[in-house]
Amino acid sequence: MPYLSIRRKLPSFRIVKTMEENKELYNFNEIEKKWQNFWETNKTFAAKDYDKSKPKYYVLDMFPYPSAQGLHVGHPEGYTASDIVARYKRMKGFNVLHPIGWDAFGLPAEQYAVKTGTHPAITTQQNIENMRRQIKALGFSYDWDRQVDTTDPKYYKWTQWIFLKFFNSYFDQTEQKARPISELIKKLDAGKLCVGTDGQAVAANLVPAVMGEPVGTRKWYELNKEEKEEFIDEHRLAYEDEVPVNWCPELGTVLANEEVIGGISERGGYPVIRKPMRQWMLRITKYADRLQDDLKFVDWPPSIKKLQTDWIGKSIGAEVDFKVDGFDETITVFTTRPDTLFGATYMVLSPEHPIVDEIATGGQIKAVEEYKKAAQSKSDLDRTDLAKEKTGVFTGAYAINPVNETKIPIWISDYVLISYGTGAIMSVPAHDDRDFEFAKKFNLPIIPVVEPEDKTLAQKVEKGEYCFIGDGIAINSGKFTGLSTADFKEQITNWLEEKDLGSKAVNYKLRDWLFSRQRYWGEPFPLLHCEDGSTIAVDEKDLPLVLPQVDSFKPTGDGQPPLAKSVNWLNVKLPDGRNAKRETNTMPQWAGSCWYYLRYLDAQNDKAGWAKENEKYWMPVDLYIGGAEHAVLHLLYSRFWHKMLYDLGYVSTPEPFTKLINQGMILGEDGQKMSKSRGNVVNPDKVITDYGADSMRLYEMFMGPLEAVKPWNTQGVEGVYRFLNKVWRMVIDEPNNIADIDADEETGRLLHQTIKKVTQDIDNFRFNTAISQMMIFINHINRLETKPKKAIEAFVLILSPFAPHIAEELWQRLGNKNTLAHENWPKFDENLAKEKEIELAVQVLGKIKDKIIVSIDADEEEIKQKALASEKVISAIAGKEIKKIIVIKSRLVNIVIG
RNA sequence: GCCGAAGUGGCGGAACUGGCAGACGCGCAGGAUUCAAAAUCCUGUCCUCGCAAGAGGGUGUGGGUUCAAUUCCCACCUUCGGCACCA
Repeated sequence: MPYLSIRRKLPSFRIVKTMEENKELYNFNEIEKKWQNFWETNKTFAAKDYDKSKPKYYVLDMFPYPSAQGLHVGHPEGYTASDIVARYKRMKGFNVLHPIGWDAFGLPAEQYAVKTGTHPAITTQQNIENMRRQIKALGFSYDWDRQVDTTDPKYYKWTQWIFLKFFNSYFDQTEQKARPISELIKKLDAGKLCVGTDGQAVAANLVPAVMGEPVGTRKWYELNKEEKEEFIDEHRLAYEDEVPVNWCPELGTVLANEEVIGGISERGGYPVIRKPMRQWMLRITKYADRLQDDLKFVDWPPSIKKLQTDWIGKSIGAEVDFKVDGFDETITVFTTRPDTLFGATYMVLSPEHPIVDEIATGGQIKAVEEYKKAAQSKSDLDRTDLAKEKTGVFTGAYAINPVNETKIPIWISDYVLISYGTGAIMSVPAHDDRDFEFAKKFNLPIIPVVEPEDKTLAQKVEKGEYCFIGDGIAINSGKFTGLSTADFKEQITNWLEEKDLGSKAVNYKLRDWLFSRQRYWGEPFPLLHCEDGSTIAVDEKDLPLVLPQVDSFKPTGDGQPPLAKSVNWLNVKLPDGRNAKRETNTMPQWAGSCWYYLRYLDAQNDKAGWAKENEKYWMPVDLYIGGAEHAVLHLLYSRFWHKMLYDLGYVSTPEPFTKLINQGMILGEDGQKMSKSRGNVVNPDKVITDYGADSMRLYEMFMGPLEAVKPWNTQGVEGVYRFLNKVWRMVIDEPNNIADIDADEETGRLLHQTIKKVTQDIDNFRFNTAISQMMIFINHINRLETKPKKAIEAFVLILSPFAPHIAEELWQRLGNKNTLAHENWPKFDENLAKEKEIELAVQVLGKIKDKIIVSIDADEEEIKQKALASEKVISAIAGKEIKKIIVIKSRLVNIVIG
């Protein structure tokens, strides 16, 4: 039994061995806490306002809504990317502003309050605390002193202040920008402007004796007090209007068009109906052109620009007047295809068009009434649902086509929207899909007026079998026949203007922004409704107007907001003794997020929302990272607010966000969207507990391109965790193997290649390939007997933006006293990064036959000789004639034979 | 229906401006270490045929341009995202 005795000895030997090695494990938990505390106590990442010694860099994250569920693995993705850039830029010598805050108003906290009676402020604070803990656990380099919370009165004081800027401004058409309303009044008082027939301000004729005033205009002094007030109110950028709104009974509030998806509320998924209500609106439509045009100044993904462009939906065309046969009435239609006027065979009005009742005749009156009623009771959902089949009724009346005096029937149908254009269209079934469908269903005539280039297509169009919506050559169009679509459009528009039958016109899909909500948990409007019906602003010095305590957070169900029940708060005695009531609506959640990036510039300022010097120093935001779900809503609204503030001189740049990147969604391990119901939600807390924040950060960046949608895979986290362990062991387990020696040639080259690739990859937001390069470097260096210290230090520095905790720890263990957060980013030497010898593929007719090794500066002739000397190549050529040899230096050789 | 993005091994993905497809990681297989396991290390891993050397095929499908195509062009299919009668 000699074996036994040997075995008995083994354990004691192993214990000795383990003690000798004294391995220190990678204790991420301890290290991460240590450095997070260090950064916090030392305020390592505090941004210095107007530090002129360094260039500034403002890197912004879309701030989160503090939900009860806490952080989601999707959040850290964008936050890690921006943090890498922030840390990298600091090491590159920039003064970096990298802030975070809380978009804390919103429905979930309020819904919870309605259910449980807990004040939303309490839940909100709890959620913020929890999420702040989670975010801090990831080691992001935020300047925590600049944290903002949109529900803090110290913050929303300024949201209200900005609202008053909207309320006290108008849009000057000539200058195309916002001006204080006081300037408008001044001009009216001075007689430079007068009141036009449409209620708009028009330039007064300075020489009335010669020209006479335009018909219907009135002088300012001719208006009484009420008329003046009404006129002013109609010019404010924030105004009240009775509008059909998206009323969601379940949520007890109205929603913006953008918040309703297919007749269902975006939040909660409840049905939404149309209902006319008194609402506060913001005149975003005045900015439509600038919001569109200024997109050319920003470096955003083209797809996001396109979404905004589509949302704004600018279309250029003409308004054309059609006389109604037998009535002293004209119906104006908007069309983008005035060149198809000769093909207009009928006209369609929206059921809500004001002229419908007047012109409906005889036997058709009843049908029209019934149709109108049906359309009214249809919800948006029904309207879209039934959209597959067109409906409509004939009014009994006829219009006269102004270009050829033809009588065409007037119909009504709900496929024509009252809210767009003039609420009436001319129908050209031969060249518009919707009109074609309608004409087929109701057997209306189809006259082709545009001939497509394609001959077979042209024949089909001729027979009325095919609807052609493209450009072509005009046919059946009187004296315009033969013109191209573009020429026709121009000539007919001029012709219409000459004959006073129409004019060039521009329309937008964009509607004014419905800005009020019948909810409790939002910013109160700083407005007072006086007994005489006028509305006045709360004085700026009395801001913030703080939300009152209420007994119940329930909406009343008839549209009366919860604030209406807070009697003490509601009723106000004005200094002049009059009684007034406060506005009881609150602002939508977007309000706070429209300008938070400005508050970060000067978060503690209680004299102003931000100091002008701070704004001039930090703005614009250099890099903005967030989800693509905000492509139109938040980004369009912020741009709008920013432009208004720009017009009034409060900010110095026309656009707030220079560069925008959207991180892609992270799916569950099953490749599906993460959701509680699917049970595939990954909790960041658990990942941090199991593998550490550095692994979490590294994994999220390693998964794939930042912008891509990609599934989570916990085993993938394990992979990057192993990588960090290798890095750890390189420095900690084998400290004796690190020495102050020069790197060998290959190691040096790989180091410089790695620095180069990581640097360029961060610059291009390609974090996944940067990480794989660092893995290649570590795999190499771990094979070395003795490791050059300088190379290891450089590596730790380039690793630090990705995995900052372990990097700080290793940096310290390597004998450095200070944090590496402000160390210089390692530089690479292009020459040292270059390979000396390279392997070239040798192809014969595009197929690889052999590989040759040549020096980097071998000339073409040398490469050719070497390639032709290869035995495999010789046998592949097999005596055939060589037609051509293509040499791509540093790539390959291709021999063409024939 | 329209618009946009994308389709590459078992999986996530890589490939500069048309120039060796599959880097890096996961998984899997085999081996070393271990009494055993974990951890770690080494080797292999696109597919087919072959013991092997090697041969052929291969980036959603079908065509085209080119000495050379994941990359450019045309048509189609699929998936994801957005819009949804905006005249």
